[in-house]
Amino acid sequence: MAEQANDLMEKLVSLCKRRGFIFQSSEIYGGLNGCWDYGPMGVELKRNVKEAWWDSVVRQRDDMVGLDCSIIMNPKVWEASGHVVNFNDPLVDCKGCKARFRADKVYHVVFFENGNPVHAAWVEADDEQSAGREAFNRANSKTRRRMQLHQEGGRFETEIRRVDRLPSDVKALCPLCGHELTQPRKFNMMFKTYVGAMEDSSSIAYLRPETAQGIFANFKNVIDTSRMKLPFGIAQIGKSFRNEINPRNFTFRSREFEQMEIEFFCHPSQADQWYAYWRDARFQWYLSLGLRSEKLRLREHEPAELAHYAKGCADVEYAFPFGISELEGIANRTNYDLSQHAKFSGKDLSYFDEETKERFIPYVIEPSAGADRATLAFLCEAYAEDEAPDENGAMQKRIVMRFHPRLAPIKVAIFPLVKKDGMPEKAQAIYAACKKASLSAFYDEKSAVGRRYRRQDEVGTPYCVTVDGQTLTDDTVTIRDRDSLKQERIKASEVVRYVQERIGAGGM
RNA sequence: GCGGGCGUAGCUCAGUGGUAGAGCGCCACGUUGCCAACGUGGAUGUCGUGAGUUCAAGUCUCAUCGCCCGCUCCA
Repeated sequence: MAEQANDLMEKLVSLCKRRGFIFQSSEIYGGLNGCWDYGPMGVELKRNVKEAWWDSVVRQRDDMVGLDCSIIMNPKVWEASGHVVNFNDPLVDCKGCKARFRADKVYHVVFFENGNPVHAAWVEADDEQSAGREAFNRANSKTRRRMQLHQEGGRFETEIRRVDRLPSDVKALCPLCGHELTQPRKFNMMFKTYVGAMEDSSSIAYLRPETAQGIFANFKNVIDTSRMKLPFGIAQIGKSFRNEINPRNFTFRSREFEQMEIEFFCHPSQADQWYAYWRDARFQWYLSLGLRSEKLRLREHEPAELAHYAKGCADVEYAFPFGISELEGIANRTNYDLSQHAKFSGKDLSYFDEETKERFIPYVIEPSAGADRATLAFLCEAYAEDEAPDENGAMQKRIVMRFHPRLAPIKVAIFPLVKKDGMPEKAQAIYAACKKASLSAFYDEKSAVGRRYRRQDEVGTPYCVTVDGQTLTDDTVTIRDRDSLKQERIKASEVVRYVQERIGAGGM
């Protein structure tokens, strides 16, 4: 099972490279961990995902507006948001008493007598010397006395190791309660950079770890200029950056990634119902674009999982080959973010309701989706192997990407059956008409038509139009369906409309 | 971060210290004419990278980068 899943992921990664969906970033230089590039097919697919999202949450609604913020913002934004904490210190947490220590201040001290350990202690200390002293003080009186007696002569040896330099098989324990400690970790995953010519502490800035804070920072601007009234939302698509300790699973956890985020502002008394609304609406969006319900699930967080400011959170999860993982989180963040920014900026970020004459800081519902994760889910969902007959009627294995037509990188491919008798010219004319209608189209006259069909199957093109001998007499063409392999004969002039009707609205 | 596996053509992979290979794909020409056709010809390699051992390294050693798996982590 796990092997099969792994197999599927490998096939998908291979196809993504082979057909130009996704490449390793800077591959010719050996790549870069956690970074990926979208090739000619991948960029179309991902754009379609983002377009479908934007259309659904902005264009089709009258209670949503868009925004596009800068990636580098005033660093105070990240102080207010809570992203700047414990900047350089790796930390360990006690799994028992929840105490938090700097990893370079916790030591493991072992005293050996003639090579045998006689006393061991976990201590919090500033350096090795004081760690040794502290450990000594914790030893029982008998051991202390023996050690004092035999200070000279090498009978006793002391081993002192800092907790962040322990071998992995040694479990670190809490100096206070003795429960297990977590691995040392840096909580700050923000990429740091410098703004301006001088690289000093006053010029430090960060690449945003999420797009959301740009929305909060612009809340007042949007209120003041857009005539939007509560309840309403602001949507943004953009790159975010997290210095993940361990990027994994193809594009799923990347260091540079793209988010599709909504902050929906409402009166505190309506927050629960808007939370439920967005949670369900966002789940439906994935279903509507072809993720199967049995692979998709909505998981409501347990109260214990919630961040201290959140009143509710649900994840939209997808059963990837590598495991069930999160595509999107929908959270009721209360008025935490706006309050924080009001506090740190000194600006009034409250909202005045003209009708009720009430002034309050709005609650916010945050549906936060990963564009790359959604794209990866659509890729996984689309990948299929089936059988199609060859020219002799024998069944051959076929690889086909069954994208929802709206997401397919190429909507329609146009072929002349053979490269003569004016068929290429006729096919070119249809191709031009498709392009003029803003359909993503592809023209191919190379090699046998069967091979051309299969090539389009591998990139998930839903429709293939073939100009044949009959076209030259009655101006009809065959149009072939990717999934059923069935062909219909339609008028050449109907191709654009035929395809448009089947790929859904939005002129994509 | 720790442990394990892997890295050779666009893809999948073979390659015993001694001339760099196969299948598929790709390109050209011809034939065929609706589902990965056939024939002929052709192009494509920093053997992940860098050191070292050796007369000689794709092959052995070390380091490093990347990918995959497991643990850990994901405020």
